[in-house]
Amino acid sequence: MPSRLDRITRQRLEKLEELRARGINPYPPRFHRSHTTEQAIALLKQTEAGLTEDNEVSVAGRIMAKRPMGKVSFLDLHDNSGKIQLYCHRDLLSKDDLTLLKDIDIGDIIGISGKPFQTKSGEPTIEVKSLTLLAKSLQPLPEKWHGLSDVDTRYRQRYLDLIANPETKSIFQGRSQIITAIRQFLDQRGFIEVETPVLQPSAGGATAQPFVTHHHALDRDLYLRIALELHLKRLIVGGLDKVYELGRIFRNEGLSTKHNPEFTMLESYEAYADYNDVMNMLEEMVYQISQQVLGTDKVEFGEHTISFKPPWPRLELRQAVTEYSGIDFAQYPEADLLRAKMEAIGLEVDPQKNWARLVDELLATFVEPELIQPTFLLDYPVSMSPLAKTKPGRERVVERFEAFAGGMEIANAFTELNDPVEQRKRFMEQQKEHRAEEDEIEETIDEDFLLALEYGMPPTGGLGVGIDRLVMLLTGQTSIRQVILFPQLKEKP
RNA sequence: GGGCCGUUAGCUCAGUUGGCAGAGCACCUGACUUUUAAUCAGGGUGUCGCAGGUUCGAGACCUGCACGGCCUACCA
Repeated sequence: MPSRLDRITRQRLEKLEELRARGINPYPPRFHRSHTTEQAIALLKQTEAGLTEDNEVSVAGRIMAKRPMGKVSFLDLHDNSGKIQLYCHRDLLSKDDLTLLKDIDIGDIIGISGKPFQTKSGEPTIEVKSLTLLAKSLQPLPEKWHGLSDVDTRYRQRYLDLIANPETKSIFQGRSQIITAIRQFLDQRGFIEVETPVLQPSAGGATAQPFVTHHHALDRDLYLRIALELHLKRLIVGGLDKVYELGRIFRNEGLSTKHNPEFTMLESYEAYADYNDVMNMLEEMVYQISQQVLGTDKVEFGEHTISFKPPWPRLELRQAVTEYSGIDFAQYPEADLLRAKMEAIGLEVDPQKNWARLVDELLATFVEPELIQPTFLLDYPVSMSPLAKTKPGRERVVERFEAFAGGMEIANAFTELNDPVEQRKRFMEQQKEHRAEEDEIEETIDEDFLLALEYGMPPTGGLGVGIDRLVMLLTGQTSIRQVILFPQLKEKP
């Protein structure tokens, strides 16, 4: 028994053969359009204002609705710029075009030429003089006024989501504008954009599980990068004083509404800057982007309104954790002590976690969800931050900040550690701790990075921004999958 | 990984106490010269996510699995 879909598709395939039999190519190589639908409407307004006379246009796009009325047919044609109504009158079309019109289905891509006018009800319309089939559609489109709402299908067949839901299109247009605005902001400040390897012999610059792959010719395992950091700092050593990379990074960890295994990170490094300079730059950058892309510094996010207007509140991490969790981690300087205190207030704590990860858990559990308005938390324990420089006079604290908004971490930055001996020590401590935790992937120390530091890296301020999360905030989306065109999904059986 | 919820036509969704598988859109046939969620008349296309079980009888009840959503865990 054929399914309904098979039947519709079969009917359209038959139509396709009929078209070919009449000498019509259902997939012609080109069509030259003179106007987008938006431009055609603008032209119509000019004509009506008496500013121009000759107003024949040709437009092209997808047919999204068909309203046949005997001698007359109305069609809605959508293109990237918008939509316009087509008016097809039997007496104005050739015999061939009339036959073709009958064969046009919703979903087909066509090109037409004709004259724009306004109907009685004021709808911008083109009186069609000729039409051309540009691509026959063999599949029925999602329903016209509920759109496509099945989340699974929206992600798996994103093109249908884009056709059926205008909101989806505007999210990704927004994403593109945000990334353009970031580039403009950094370029104007004298940064240069660089590209560094995705395939690396060891994945460093963050603590996360990497993806492993294998290079056949070299017969060696390589890792997909988990951060951009170590290569960009090599470039600071090399004298590229202001660099940034907007790049995809990969972390072999769980999926959630805030996590996709591959995501886009902005990292920037500026020689002779420190984390205070970076803080100023970040709040100015996000503010300018929101002004440029949204025309405002305020966005609706879930049930909150977030304002990006600088300056953002700056709060010491210790103070914030104490305030929100009631635990002053500085009073519990050993993992066992802190774990006991956390268990005492009813937290379930993984006994594998070291002290730094326990502090991180306090931060994630009590503080992060509360930070709706943009906020900087500063001065992290050194054991949480192996790549950051210690704060003068405070051995256990580094010059590091994380920026939060909408209850999510959106940026991480520090005054970069440039002492090669100290850096080696920190790497080795980290390695020891991870061995104690029996991590699956053995951490290898990036010797080449340490060698680079030994040649001398100037004092530097570094920044990492999760672009997908920034896009979530600026477009008001609460799931990361809504801002990634093709998010990672399990395979459908 | 754990908990809760969901999966019925191409799409959006109903489906009562376990008793013939439904609607709208889309599609097909016809009418209609400014419609716009066009309207009117007619047509019905399904592995009820998958596999078992209970029952005279399962879309519905039970078990397992798959996929998705939300929460949670890891993380950015």
